[in-house]
Amino acid sequence: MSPALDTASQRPDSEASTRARILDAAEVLFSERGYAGTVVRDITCAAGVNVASVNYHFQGKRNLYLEVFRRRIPALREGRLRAIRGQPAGGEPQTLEELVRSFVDHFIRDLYFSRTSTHFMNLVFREVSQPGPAFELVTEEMILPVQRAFCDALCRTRPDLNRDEAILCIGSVIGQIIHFLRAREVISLMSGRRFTRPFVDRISRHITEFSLRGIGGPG
Amino acid sequence: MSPALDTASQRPDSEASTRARILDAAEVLFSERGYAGTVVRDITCAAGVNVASVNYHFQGKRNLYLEVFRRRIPALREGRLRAIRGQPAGGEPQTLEELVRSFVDHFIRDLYFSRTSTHFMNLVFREVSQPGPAFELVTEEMILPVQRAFCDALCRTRPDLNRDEAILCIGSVIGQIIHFLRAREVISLMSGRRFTRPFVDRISRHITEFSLRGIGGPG
DNA sequence: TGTACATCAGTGAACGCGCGTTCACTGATGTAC
DNA sequence: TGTACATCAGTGAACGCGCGTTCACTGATGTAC
Repeated sequence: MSPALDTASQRPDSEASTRARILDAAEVLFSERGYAGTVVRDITCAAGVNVASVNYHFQGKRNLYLEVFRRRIPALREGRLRAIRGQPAGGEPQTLEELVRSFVDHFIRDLYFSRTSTHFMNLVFREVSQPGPAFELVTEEMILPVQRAFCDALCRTRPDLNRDEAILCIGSVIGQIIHFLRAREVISLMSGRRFTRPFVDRISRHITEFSLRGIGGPG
Repeated sequence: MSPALDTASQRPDSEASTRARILDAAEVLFSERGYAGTVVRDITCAAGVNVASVNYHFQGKRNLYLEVFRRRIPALREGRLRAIRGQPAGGEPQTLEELVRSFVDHFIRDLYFSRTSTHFMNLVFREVSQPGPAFELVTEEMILPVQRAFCDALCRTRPDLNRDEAILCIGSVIGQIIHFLRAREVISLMSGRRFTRPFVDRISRHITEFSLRGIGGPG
């Protein structure tokens, strides 16, 4: 009766398309209106499919919501882990500056210049700051692995930092990145600038330099 | 038929109590579940009043939501403005360190140790990062005045900073403060520590010192 | 190769619960004369 | 001072819309023999 819960990539294109179109529409609408604020009919309408197909493919609204997360998490996590690990294998060990710059740059570019990440990351922020049905999934599969890797790398480049201090510093770096995304409207009002590429690059540089000074030199 | 829309403080106690109890319950539930996720019946049930009284006192759910904001904004804004302005009048001009420490300390204490602010600020964060019915109210009446005052004070203590740089620095400071509140759960998971008073004080010191180094000395 | 049946994605219409809101009401407290 | 009426806060029950979900169905594509 109902299709197996395997991933879209395992199915032929024609079959995947309805499923994928629902996921795409759901991602945008959930990110704009939240879980409770989004209506299944709006999703299916935006996707150009029948209302019943959400239940056919996902067995309900809640599971569709979870599936939106399951679809994107692996790629996003791996992208960030690569940014933390730095240049492909070998080479000399990363410096603190390389680490922070690479992480901040990757994170920010991902957030502002990739349409898929922008919507999806809004969903992630919502879920983390206001735990909902996907909180555990997001934390376990994405946030903790990335932050642990960042913490390890930070402790490697700055062996004088203990783990507690490193965790606080990571909070400071990530807090800045997220704030400049989430408080866009307010920052635009304050600065009178739109979030165009040059301004975003400026923000990225600011966060990197502010954070490098904030973390400070050894000693 | 319907009561005038004046503030609770202007009414005798017995009349204000139903109204105030609805506002109290609404603040908690809206902050936990969001606007769309909160059900009027749950609010009136928690307040111990009749369902119809929300419409009687507030002419509907949406206006109740706005009223929750209108009630708290003035006191919160003034508290922050005082923290920015520093010691009552006269005295020598603030140093950068005094300014940042006072602001961070006040903000954090407010967020973690005052039960009312905690719930209310969650609502504010929601509204700012995902503009809803109260976005303009919150921005115009609270966020912009506070950030402008902070920006002015920062430019006074560090005349070498231009306004654009000051705005970015303020984003960095506030971003950290908010992140350590909103990502509590994740930070607890990372650090293995609960948000008790000593840990919160530690965070406050960390943000202050990280930010002072981040803003940097003149030149 | 043809036939009968199973299985699939997808559909249109309806169901029924939960929600915000409305309505007609009560009982207490002014207020005019 | 007493009487008639107006105005208030607050209520219980019902209304009716919007929502997620279900149901019986279609038509296309395997698959067994």
